[in-house]
Order: sequence, then structure tokens, then C-alpha cells
Amino acid sequence: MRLAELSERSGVATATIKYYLREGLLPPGRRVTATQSEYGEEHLRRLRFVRALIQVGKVPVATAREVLAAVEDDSLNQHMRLGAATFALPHGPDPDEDDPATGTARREVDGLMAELGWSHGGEKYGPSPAYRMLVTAVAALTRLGYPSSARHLAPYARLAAQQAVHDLDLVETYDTPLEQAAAAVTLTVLYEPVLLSLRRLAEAEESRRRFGVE
Amino acid sequence: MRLAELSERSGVATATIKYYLREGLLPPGRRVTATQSEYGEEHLRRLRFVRALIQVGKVPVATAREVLAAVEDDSLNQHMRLGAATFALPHGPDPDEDDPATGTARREVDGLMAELGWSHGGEKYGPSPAYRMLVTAVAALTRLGYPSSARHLAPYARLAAQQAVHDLDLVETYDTPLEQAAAAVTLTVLYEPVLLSLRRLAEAEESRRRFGVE
DNA sequence: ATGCTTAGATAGTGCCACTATCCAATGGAG
DNA sequence: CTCCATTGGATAGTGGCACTATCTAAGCAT
Repeated sequence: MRLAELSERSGVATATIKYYLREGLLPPGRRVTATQSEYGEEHLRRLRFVRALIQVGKVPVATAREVLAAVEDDSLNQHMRLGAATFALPHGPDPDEDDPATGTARREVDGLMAELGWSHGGEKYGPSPAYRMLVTAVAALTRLGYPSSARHLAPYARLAAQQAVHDLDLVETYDTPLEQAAAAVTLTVLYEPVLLSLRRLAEAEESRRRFGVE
Repeated sequence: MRLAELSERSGVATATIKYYLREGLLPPGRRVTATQSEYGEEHLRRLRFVRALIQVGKVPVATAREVLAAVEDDSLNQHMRLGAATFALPHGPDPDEDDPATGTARREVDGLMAELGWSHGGEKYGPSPAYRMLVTAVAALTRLGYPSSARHLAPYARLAAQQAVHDLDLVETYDTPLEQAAAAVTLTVLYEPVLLSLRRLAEAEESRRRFGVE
């Protein structure tokens, strides 16, 4: 298949595919002549994955490249590989250490982690992006005076733990480490909008139940 | 308090505050002279809220304005007010109706909604943004060959319902409709990074448990 | 009275994800 | 065998967005 067909079947403009090739999100095709390359089904699949990461998962192009590299890095063991992929994911601004609310937030988060027996997720490489993201968000809530103590967060954390069990069950249905790593990234990135919208729908339902006319 | 102090106490540059005033995210201060205005604690609070929406919640400026308008629109009843606020929130690209995967996704989502007894969330105003977001995300998963049937999604939906119960419990701790609406937006927008990072931390924990070398 | 601050207007910046244009080299249609 | 559409590759341009910088006239503070 040549560029035009790849574009046709993926719904991505040829100029954009060239851009992704330049950026290293797609491997080059098999060179046939000086001006033609041949692309296979694997390119199509990869292109769809990249598109989903960028459009649905809102992952920046540069980040997508790092995530894909981590997924395919076979110098890592499986736990590290999954970690590397999720470490590269977008995670918002770092905590503002000048703000006293950050200190408060950190103590609550640390308390929560301890209560649940979770590790900070990054003894070797510093706190994980997810941990920093959590501290930032909790600090913002704290500044606004909304409840964000370990006690308030614990029920949500327990629900998250149940999500994670489902997530990893699904990952383990795949056979090869590479497929597993790809599945883990998909689960983390593409399931996020799914879970988010499910929660919003559930909130609407619950709101109708409590406040709804009708 | 004058502009400089508002900037000082919020950590937001004066130029940015002027920008927010121009964009209607902040009400103008009380005019003291032709070139001075006085701002109060309420401005500070509002500014912090706006900042949190934009920086932590990644809500575009134009969208933040709409959300704030909906929260303060007292021509709506409470359920509608909460709905209007969340309708305005960012929700990604609309489903691609040309793609057969979208049809498949829609059927699964509709089946799931029926199974749970949820309404589509928008009989009067068309499908809700959350519903469209869910269809888009499920279609993307479908195209990539990942499981996204109603059967797979149901456990996550049930967890979302539990989150929603906690969410609305918290909303109901506030007395006035306005505070409740503000709390609902905060919960939807600012809790999202919290839940997201909790899930990622839980995944890391579960991954360590299953794959981890210690 | 004089230097700092402010409101308000306008223009510029930096980043990002594309998108458009060119060129030389094919390659397939007739 | 000729000729036009397509390709890879290089480079430059676009549009959206969230600021950010500059300027001016008018106070206020000392």
C-alpha cells in the first residue's frame, strides 16, 4: 500500500502522515524506489494507534513518541516497561512548592498512600508523575477550601484500586510483553475518556435522581 | 486591595489578570478613580477558581467563561444548572459518523445505558457531551481491536456510579444552590485529575504486585 | 512635582499541530 | 515513449490559544 491508500484507509491527510513520519511516530515504509515506499497493515495499525493517542487521549506529539519508544524498549522488564510508558504521559503542572497548600496536600496524599499500603511509585526515580499530579490537584482543591483530606479521598482510592484490578486483568489476557505494554498504554490513555464520561453520565443520573424535576 | 496585591496573593501575573478581566472571567473591580479599582476577597477566590479550572482542569478560557456563566444562571433549576455547567465542559472530538466503528460503539453504549437504566442524558437537547465523548472513545478502542463491549464496560460503569454517589453527597453538604453548583463543577473538573492519578497509582501498585521484581 | 501604579487599548510572542508549496524522480496510462 | 499524477524529502507558512509586552493618559503617594 502506498501513501495515498494509507491516508484513505486511516482517514488521516497525507501531509499529516508525512509529518508523523518526520517526527518518528511512524517507522518509514519499505523503500521501493527513490520516490516510492510501501506500507503494510502494521503501518495502518500503528497510525490508528498514534491518532487515537493524539486525538482521543490528547497526548502531545512529542510525548506520544516517547511513550511508543518506552512500549517497544525491550531492555526493560515488564513492570519497568509499563512504568516508563506511563511516566512519559502528560500529567499537568508540577506542584508549586512555594505555596503552603502544597505542603498540606502532600501530607494528606502521603497519609492516604500509607493507609492503603501503596508505595509512592518512585523510590528510585523520584516521585512518579501521577503522585505529583495528585499533589497538585489536591493543593488546588485545598486552596479553594474544598475537602481533600485522606479521609475524603480514601473511598475514591479504593474505587481506583478496583479499576486497576480490571485493567491489569485485561492486560494479562495478552500473550506477548509487547502486546501487554501496548494494552497498558491503551488502557491508561484511551480508557481515561471512557471513565471520565461514564462518571459524568453517572453524575447526571444521580443528579436527576436527587434534584430532577420529572 | 489593588491589582498588584491581587496578583501577589494569587500568584497570577498582573498582565494575566487584566487578560481575564477583558475576557470576562473576572468581574471588574469597584472603580475608585478613573485609573484605580478596588478588588475584594471574592475576586481573589474567583481568580483562584478560574486558575484551577484552566491550569489543573485544562479548561480553555472561552469554556471557563461559559461554565461560570452557567453556574451563576439563576433562571435554571438545580438539575438544569448542574447540567448546563457540565455541558459546557471540554469533551473532545465528536464521533466520526462516517466510520462504521462509530455505529458499533453507539450500539454498545446504548446497550450499556439500557442495562444500567441510565437515560442518555439529553432527550431534550440532543445527546449529552459525555455521551458523545463516550461513543468517540469506544469507537477508537473498537478500531484498535480492544475490548469495549457493554459487558467489558459495565464493571467500570458500576464503579462510576459509586463515584457519583460520593460526588453528589458532597454537593449536598452545601447549603445554597450557587455553592452547590460551584461544588459540582469543582468535583467534575478538579476531581478528574485526582481520580486519574489515583487510578494510575493503583495501576502501578497492581502492576508491581503482578509483574514487579519486588 | 515627580516618580510609581493603574486601566484600558493594541500588538506581539511562543508553542503546537498541522498544512501548503516546491523540487526532482518516478511510474503508470495511453 | 511521452506526459501527467504521485511520491519522498525539505522548508516555510497557518491558525488557534494563552498569555505577555508596550504604550498612553490619569491619578496617588511622598
